[in-house]
Amino acid sequence: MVQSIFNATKLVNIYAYLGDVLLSRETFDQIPRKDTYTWNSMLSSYVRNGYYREAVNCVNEMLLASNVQPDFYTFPPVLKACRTIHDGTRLHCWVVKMGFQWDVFVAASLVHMYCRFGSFDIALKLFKDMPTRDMGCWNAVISGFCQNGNANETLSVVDDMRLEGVDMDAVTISSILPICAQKDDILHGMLIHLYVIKHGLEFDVFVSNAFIFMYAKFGKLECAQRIFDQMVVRDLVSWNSIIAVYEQNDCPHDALMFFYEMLGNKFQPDVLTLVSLASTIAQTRDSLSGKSIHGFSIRRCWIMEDTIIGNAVVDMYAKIGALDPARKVFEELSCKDVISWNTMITGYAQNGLADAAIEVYRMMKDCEDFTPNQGTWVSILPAYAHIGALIDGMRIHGQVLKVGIDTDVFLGTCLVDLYGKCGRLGDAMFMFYEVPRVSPVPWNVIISCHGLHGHGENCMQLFRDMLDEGVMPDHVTFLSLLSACSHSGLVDQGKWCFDVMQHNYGMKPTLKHYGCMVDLFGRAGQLDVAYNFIERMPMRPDASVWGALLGACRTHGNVELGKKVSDRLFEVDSENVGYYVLMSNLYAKFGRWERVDEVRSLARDRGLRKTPGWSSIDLHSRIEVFYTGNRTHSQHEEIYKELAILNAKMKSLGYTPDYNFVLQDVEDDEKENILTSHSERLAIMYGILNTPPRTPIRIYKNLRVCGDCHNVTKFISKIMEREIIVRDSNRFHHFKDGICSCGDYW
DNA sequence: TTAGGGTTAG
Repeated sequence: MVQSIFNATKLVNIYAYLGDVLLSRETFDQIPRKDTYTWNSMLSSYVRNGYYREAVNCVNEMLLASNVQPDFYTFPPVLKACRTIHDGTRLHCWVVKMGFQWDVFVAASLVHMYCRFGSFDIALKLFKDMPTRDMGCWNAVISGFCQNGNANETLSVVDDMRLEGVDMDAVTISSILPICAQKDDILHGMLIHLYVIKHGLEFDVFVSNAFIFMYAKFGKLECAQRIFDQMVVRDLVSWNSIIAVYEQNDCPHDALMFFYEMLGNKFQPDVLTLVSLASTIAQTRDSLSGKSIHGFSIRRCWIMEDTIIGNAVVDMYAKIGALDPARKVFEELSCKDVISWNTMITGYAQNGLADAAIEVYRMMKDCEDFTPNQGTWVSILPAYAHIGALIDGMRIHGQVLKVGIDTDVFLGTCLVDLYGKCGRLGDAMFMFYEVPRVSPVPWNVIISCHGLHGHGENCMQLFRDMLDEGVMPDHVTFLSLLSACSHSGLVDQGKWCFDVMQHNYGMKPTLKHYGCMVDLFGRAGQLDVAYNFIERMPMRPDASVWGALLGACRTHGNVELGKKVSDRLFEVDSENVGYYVLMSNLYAKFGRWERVDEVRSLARDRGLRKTPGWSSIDLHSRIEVFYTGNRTHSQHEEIYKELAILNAKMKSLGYTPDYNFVLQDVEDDEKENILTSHSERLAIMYGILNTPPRTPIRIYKNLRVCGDCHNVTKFISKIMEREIIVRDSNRFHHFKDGICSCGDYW
C-alpha cells in the first residue's frame, strides 16, 4: 500500500521511465485524490512512451475535472503529442485561456508544433511576439523548419539568431547538420565542424551522430569513422549510423561487421537497424541472411506495424532476385504506401519481368488510394522501354508534363531511354537536351541508344561533347561506347576507348568491358585476335566473355574454334541454354546433324529447355505476341496467306531462302515453311494487315533476329513500302526501301 | 526522472 499521493505519483513516473505505460496507468487509477503533479506525471508517461492519442485524451479529462488546475508543466509534453497526431488547435485555445501562452517552455512547444504542421506564418508570428526567448525557443523554430525539410528558411533563422549574438548550441548543430547533408554543402558542414571543436561540443552524442550521418552522405567514410572512433559514449543511433554509412557506400561487409560489434556491445537492434541491414543483405545477395532478417522482423511484429521495414524487406528480396517472397511480403503488408508499390514495380522491372511490373502498376492505378509519383514513373518507364511499349510510355510522358517535372534528371533519363529503346532516336535526342547533363548517366543512356541503332560515329561525337561539357565519364560510359563500336564495326575506335579508360581515367576494366572487346573483335571476324585477347586477360574470363566469342564463331562459321570455345565455356557455365543453342546452330550450319543431336541431348540431360522465340508488336495500345509457328491467333490464316504471296514476289526479285538458319534436318520445302513461320515475320505481317499503308511498323523480338529474316525484312520494306524497325535482344534494325541501316553488320 | 528545442531509414 503506497503511503502518500507523492509516493504513488513517484511510482507512476518510475513505471513510465521503465517503459511500462499500462502499469503506470494502473497506479495512476488507484490514486484516490489526484493532484496536478499526478496528472502531469501520467501525461508525460504517455508522451515519453509514444502514446500520443492517449495523452491528448488524458489532458481533456484533466481539463474537464473540477478539482484540479493545470500548471506550466502540463502543456509542453501534450503539445509534443499534438504535433505528431496533427491535432493541436483546440489545446492552443486552452493554453491561451489559462494564460500559459508566453511561458517559454509552452511557447517553444507551440512554435515547434506549428512548424511541423507546415503553418510557418503562425509559428513565426508567435516566435516574434514572444516577450522572452531562450535557446530552446530559437531551437524550436530552427528544428521545426529542418524537420519539414525547409533548408533555406532554417539557415535564415540561424543567421538571425547569430546576428542577435546568440551562439549555436549542441541542439542547434544537430538540427542543422542534416540540412548540410541534404544540400550536399560540404563547406558549411566542415565550418560547423570547426565551430563545434572550438566550442567544445564534439563530445555530445547527438552532434557526433549527426556528423557521422553527414559525412556518410558526402561519401567521406574516413571522417565518419574517425568521429565514431572518438566517441566516448555511443548510443543505438551511433551504431545504426555507422552501419548505414557502410551500407550506403556499397561496403556491405563492413556494415555487417559493425552490426555484429553492436550486438557484442549489448545493443538490441531496432527498426532502423533492420532497414539498413536489409539493404546490406540485398548487396551481398545472401538469401539465407535475408530470410533471417525477414524472420526477425516478423517475430518482433515490426513488419506488421511499420511500412518502412516492410518495404525494405520487399526491396531486399527483389534485389536478391527472390521475386515470389518479395511479392508475398508485399501482398501481406498491412499498410501499403506509394513506396511499397514503387518498390514492387522496380523489383520486377530490374529483374527483367516487365510484364509483372506493368501488372502491378495497373493494380496500383486501380487502387484509388494511391497517386503515382516521380518514383512510380521512374520504376515503370524502364519496363515499358524493355518491351517497346511506346504508346504506354508516351502516356506516362504526358502525365509527367502535366505535373511539370519533365526536367527531373531521373525521369528525363528514363524518357530518353524509352524513346531510344522504342526506335525514336529523334525524340530521345530532344528529351536528352531537355534534362540537366552534369551527371554521366543521361550521357550513358543516349550513347547506348545510338549504339543500339548502330550509329557508332554519333556515339563517339557524343563522347567528345560530354568531355567538352566537363562531364566525367564512368565505367558505364565506356561500356556503352565499346558496345556501340562493336555493333558498328569500329574496331580501332573501340581499341582507343579501351586504352583511354585505363590510361586517361585510371579505370580498371571489368569483365563486362573485356566481354565487349571480345565482341568487337569477334563481330569484325578477327576471331584469332579475340581468342588471344581472352588468353591475355588479367582475370578469369566468365561465360559472357566466352559466349561473345562463340557467337562470333557462329556468325563467321568457324566450327573448329567454336568447339574449342564451347569446351571452355561449358567449364564455367553449363546451365545457360543459350550457349547450347549457339553451338548446335553452328553445327547445323555445316549440316553436321550428328553433332547437333549430341549438343541437344547434352542440354536435355542437364534439364535445360530452349527459350522459345517470340516477337511482339504494340498496336492500338495492345501488345500482341507471336510465337514461332503460331497457328492459334485469330488472324493466323490471313497472315500465312499474305506471307505466301509475299514469298512469291520476293523470289521474283531475287530472294533465295537461306536454309543455314533452319536448325532441323528436314527437306527443303519444309525448311522454307519453317522460315516463313518465324515469329518476327508473323508480327510484321500482322502489323501490315492492321495499320494504314506507309505507316512504320515497330516490332520486338526476344532473341536475335535470324539472318534470313533480316534479309526478308529488307524485301518486305521495299515491296510493301514500309519502314520497319525491329528491336531484338541485341540491337535495332531499321529497314527502309530494301536497305537496313546496319549495313548488314550486326 | 512532472516541462520545451536535437541525431539514423524504405
